[in-house]
Amino acid sequence: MQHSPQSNRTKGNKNAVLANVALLYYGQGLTQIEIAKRMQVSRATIVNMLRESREKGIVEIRVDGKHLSTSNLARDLREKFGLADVYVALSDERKNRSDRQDLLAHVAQVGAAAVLDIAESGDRIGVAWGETVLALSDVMPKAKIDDLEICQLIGSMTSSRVPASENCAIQMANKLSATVFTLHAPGIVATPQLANTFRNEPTIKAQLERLDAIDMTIASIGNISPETHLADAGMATTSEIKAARDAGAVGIICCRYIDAQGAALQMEPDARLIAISLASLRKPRKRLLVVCGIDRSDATLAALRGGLVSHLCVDHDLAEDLLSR
Amino acid sequence: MQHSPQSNRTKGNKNAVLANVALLYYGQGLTQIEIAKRMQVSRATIVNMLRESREKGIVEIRVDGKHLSTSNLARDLREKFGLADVYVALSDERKNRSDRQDLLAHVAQVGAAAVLDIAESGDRIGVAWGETVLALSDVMPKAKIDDLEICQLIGSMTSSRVPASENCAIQMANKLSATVFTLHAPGIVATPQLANTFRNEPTIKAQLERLDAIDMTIASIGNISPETHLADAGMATTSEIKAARDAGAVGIICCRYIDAQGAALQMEPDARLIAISLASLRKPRKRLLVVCGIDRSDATLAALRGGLVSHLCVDHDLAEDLLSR
DNA sequence: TTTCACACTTAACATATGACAAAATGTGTG
DNA sequence: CACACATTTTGTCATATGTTAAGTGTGAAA
Repeated sequence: MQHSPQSNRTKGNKNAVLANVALLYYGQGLTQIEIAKRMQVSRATIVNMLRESREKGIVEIRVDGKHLSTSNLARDLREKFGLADVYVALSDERKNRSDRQDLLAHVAQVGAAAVLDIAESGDRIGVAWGETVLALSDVMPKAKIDDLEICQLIGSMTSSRVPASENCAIQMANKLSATVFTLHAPGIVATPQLANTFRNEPTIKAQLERLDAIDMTIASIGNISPETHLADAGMATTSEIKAARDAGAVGIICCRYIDAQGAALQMEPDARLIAISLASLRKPRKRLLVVCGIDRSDATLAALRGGLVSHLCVDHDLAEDLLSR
Repeated sequence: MQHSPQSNRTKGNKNAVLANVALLYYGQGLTQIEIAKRMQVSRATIVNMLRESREKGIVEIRVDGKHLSTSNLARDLREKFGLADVYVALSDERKNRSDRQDLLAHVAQVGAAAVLDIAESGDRIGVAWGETVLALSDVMPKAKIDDLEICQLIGSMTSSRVPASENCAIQMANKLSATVFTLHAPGIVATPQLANTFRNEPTIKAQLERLDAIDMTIASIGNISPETHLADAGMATTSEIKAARDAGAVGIICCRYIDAQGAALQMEPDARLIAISLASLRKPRKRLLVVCGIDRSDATLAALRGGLVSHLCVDHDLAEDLLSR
């Protein structure tokens, strides 16, 4: 659409005013009434400006992630599993715990803070897919870390819960002003032969090779249960999931089944996936796993045993459960 | 003081809890009452926790500086003076403008946001001294920019308004997690000979040489008037100041007098200073000048003419005045 | 043991905030 | 000019917030 010079002008000014109002409110601690008087507008306008500033990301409220890894629970987990760092979401002291959505939202927040704490300038970061990772990238604040590269770890997929998997990597890249490398391929294809064809396609091949030299990964892990949304995604049929469980699968990470020791399970649809391999997933120096819910305990434990994790982000209950194992 | 292991434990937990509460409040948008219920504490405790989080810097509210340079005023100034970027504090539309303290606070906020916008990973930043720079470093949010070096541009001084000049550089370094290089010398000494002795002292000499290779400077500029606090600082007597003005000085930057063209004025106490030279002050690629108050117009204009500025941060009124010159 | 310091709780209050609806004010278009 | 459209103002309201004061419990020190 076309803007008149006039409209560009006022638009340019507008953000500047928003930023100034935000500084007066959040920085100086003036009240909305004081700011309204200064700016000669109504308080309602100030309210709207502040909301707009937050929505546009002109103001950003951030929590320093390093404090999230200082709880006893975090320390104990770090020691028990030899992890580099553990971030625990301490949300709920009540008997009747909050529902999964609340928990997920909070763990995602903690995870986002953890990412900011872990990521360093120049890192190449691989981002997986899933409702947890999407929630995390949703709440990731805008931040400026120089020379970041974001790579998509798994080809495209959709499920009922997560509309677009590429969104995870893309959104993360946007938030971090990073270069993004997407996998221009489906996550799962009809036959192993077709998968090979895809993998050898030059641009996809280049992307997959890039995944062998990443500094950090961001992933979650799923359960092997019929309710998993993996079925919705077309990743597996209910019977395939059952077969996987019978074969010893206790978790699924980056679409790869793992057994209780965190070892790869070569079974359907492994050969039909266009995604990072489990072996490559163990390589990066910083491997962040974000998990929420005590029912993911077995799966998480497997990932820990399998060397798939260096940095862990979990909720309080799951943390306690892992400690008791 | 000694803490028992117990107290260390709870202390370690405390920051973690604070961070979690902050995430729930600022991140998730829960009300204090909801959080209080979750955490099984009173709302008053949540209020206190949130305040403590802010005070400790566990939560940080930041304004994206790039929006501050998008106003028409900023654009016009940028074009008129060929500057890389101009940040304008648009505070007050009223007839009776706010007092100098309000203005200074706001310009300092804008300046801090500007610094975060301008500074890049790996930069060596020189920090001057003055009430403006101190106010700026006071409100600078905690930020993590990799491999930053902060260098003190002027030796130690004190004035009634600015208790400790080193604080500027040190505080800035703390906020930015940077390595700090202070000048272990007075800013002004009794005789030129003594100044030379100091300048040739190995550690001081090394520091001064370091100042010849900096990427960015942060400074303000002062007026030549008897009320200036430079007199208080022992930098000059009232008569010396008058002499400087008679000699054509219109401003003072990093303790160096400049004339209307921004050229150096070789006069007392120039030879007795232990501080960066005007010539070196022109070298860095990014030279941020933060000024507040329409009465600084002449001085600011001189600095602009003298090539001492690449990035400017001023208040609205000063901006308009500069444009009309 | 008492005493003290400290952190938390409860309760109450004044104020700030966010949300809303209706009226007013511009602004550009046909 | 009239019109639609967007933005702002005004006024009102329920709610959220910050602050204070007084009471409670706990642990550490004397």
